[in-house]
Amino acid sequence: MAYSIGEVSNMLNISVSTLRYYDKEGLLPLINRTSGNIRVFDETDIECLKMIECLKTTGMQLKDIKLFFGWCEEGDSTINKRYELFLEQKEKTEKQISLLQDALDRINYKCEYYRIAKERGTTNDPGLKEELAMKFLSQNK
Amino acid sequence: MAYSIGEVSNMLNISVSTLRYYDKEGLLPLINRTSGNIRVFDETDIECLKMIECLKTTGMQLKDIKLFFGWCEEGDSTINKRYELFLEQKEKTEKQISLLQDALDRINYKCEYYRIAKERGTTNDPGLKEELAMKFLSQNK
DNA sequence: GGTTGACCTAAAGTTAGGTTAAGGTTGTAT
DNA sequence: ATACAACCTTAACCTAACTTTAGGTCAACC
Repeated sequence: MAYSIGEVSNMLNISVSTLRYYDKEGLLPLINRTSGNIRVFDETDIECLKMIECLKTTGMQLKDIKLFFGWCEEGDSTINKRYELFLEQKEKTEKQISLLQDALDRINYKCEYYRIAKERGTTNDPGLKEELAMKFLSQNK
Repeated sequence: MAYSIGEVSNMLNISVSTLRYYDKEGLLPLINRTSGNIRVFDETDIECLKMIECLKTTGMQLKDIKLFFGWCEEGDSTINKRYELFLEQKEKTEKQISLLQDALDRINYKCEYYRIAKERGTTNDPGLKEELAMKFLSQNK
């Protein structure tokens, strides 16, 4: 299957200018062109873009994503590098999720705090923190 | 308790220049100064900074964090705004965690993929994807 | 009293990851 | 054959969140 840049943009929800930017930065080295110089994306390019999105979600920089695709093209001699890259990214992602979970705990506390403050019309109510302490025993603020 | 900017920097692992930048941007409106114009942080400022870190972790921009602190200073009339801000941030954070979890699933697949490819010395082994399919039944790539 | 390290400001510089603008080409429907 | 949307390139611009630089002050010890 072949897709135009506009079709890919709609399918993956990535702007056309971003797709061209990725191409310019060398993240999509395999893209074909028509005789009229127009980009033609195929399934492989779509898979690449999905991987870019995945790695970007986990906080990897474009230059490192580019490095990874470079290794893929170099072939089997880089398997170990690629393996270690994913092991490292797994660690980082687990750490990020854990940080976000901690932040979510604090936010949930604040949601309860302001829900009760809203009921009472004030944050100055002396019983507010004590009441919350009963619900969130493991937290101190 | 009173702390210097350097002490706070060490305690919270935020660089001195970043602390001054936050102050300049109006995120720490309550900070005291000595007669010699030197910043003196107290427990309240530390709590503010921890909240800034928390909200930043969840992707909130500094200008919005500043808005929130502004509401805190305005008093009880803004309780509902603050409540809704945290409800919204809770949604966003849950969505982020879910996206990261999806990315982690793909990364775990790749870890297994490259672990086996490493064992075999090639990614071209015909049985590789089939073997992985047995482990990751719910995924298609 | 002088050196040293931590503090101060204002302003300029940096980085990543794009977006926008200007000017031109392609391809397709009428 | 002409209009028009969708494509192309290069280069400049943008934003957030810092960091760096330059030049100066403060406080404590020797």
